[in-house]
Amino acid sequence: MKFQIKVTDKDSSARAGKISTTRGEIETPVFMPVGTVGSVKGVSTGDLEEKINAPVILGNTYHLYLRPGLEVLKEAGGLHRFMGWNRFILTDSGGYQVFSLTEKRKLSEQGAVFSSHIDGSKHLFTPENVVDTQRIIGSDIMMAFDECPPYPSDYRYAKKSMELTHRWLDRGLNHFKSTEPPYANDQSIFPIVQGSIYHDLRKESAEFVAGKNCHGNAIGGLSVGEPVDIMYEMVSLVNQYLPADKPRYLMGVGTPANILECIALGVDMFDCVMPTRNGRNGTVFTSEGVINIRNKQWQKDFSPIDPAGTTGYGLKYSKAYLRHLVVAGEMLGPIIASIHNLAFYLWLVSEARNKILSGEFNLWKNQIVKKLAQRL
RNA sequence: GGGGAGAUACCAAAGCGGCCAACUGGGGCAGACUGUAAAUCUGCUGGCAUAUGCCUUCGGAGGUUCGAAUCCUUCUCUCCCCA
Repeated sequence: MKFQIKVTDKDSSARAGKISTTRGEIETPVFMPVGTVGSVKGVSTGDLEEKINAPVILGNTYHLYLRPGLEVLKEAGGLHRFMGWNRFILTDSGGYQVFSLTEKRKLSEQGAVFSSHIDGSKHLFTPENVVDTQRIIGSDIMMAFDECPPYPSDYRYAKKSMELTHRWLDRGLNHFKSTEPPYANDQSIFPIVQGSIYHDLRKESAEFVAGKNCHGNAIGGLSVGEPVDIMYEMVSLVNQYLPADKPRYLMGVGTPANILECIALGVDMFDCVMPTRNGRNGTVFTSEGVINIRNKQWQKDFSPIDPAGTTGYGLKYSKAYLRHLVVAGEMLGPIIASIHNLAFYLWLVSEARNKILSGEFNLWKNQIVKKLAQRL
């Protein structure tokens, strides 16, 4: 994997770059739609390519391991072939499930034992077998196995957790180096910075991670409930220590405003369930602000979803029609909302890229962030 | 013509003397959602104040009772069965 920075913004830490592998290219900054179980919920791969123009999507090791399972994925020839997607796939390692399924797992030095949320069966995830699983999935970028500690976590817990994640990282990287990609595509692994909201831990973790000299680096454990200013502070701090010539991936973030602010802090890659999950639940992101399309005020508003034309979908359908579909419980409603929101997110990061390239990023960002945060 | 059942808030449907401004579901209105156990979850849904409160409600009218959606009388309407 190569990462090339085209332009670094003069007023901020934002960069416009390009990731290249044998798979193809990803222009950064980039937003990656989340497709946990081999499906970006409600959105076909054709729409991901044509309507959304996403170069990369996420899969989830924990969920794919449980279903369809490794045998199916192996026989299918990997997740790309299984789901009919030729562009990049990044897989999360299951570290987030250590956080979100906290009731159903037990941590030890060795790894995490999960009780399957599907049938209750027990499964051990280790830094090593999580690499193996991601090999079988065939993701272009795999994530190291980590613990995403909850917020708030006290200092002692955060330190212990971070140190465990570091030890797991060393084990995972060793295993990664001693194994080969099973399919034609290259595979990279990204380590993850932890440390909760503690400055010294974040610094220590970022330095530790930076020392591994991987192709890219991730920031985890944020947007788990902490105030947004603290999140920005942590991102800013960590980015001082993560190498500037490698892509930086902020995991799980976030709102359109979060993404622009973190681009300004030097982040290149983002993913979030927000455009799809919130879209399914009636929230629509537009260049004018955030809309709850279920609200009565849109009942007779026949203007396009996003009149600015940020997405084709945003022009094609009216607010009134989308409201009707969502309120009526028609499956097309959540589908249109998801496609539009994803297309909007992809528009947002590509516009950010254009502004970085033309030297107008900071000005543009400060103007648009205010709009995007508005509720209409 | 004979016999029976029933009328409760936007709809459906509980309640059958005080704990009822009235269970529950739907609908309606709003909110939450950040590396997806989520096409999910939460709140409100008679009026006014909006903590405790006050006022008008359970087909209409009248009555019994300290007290009625709940008991009695009567009227109106609906449904079912038999001829």
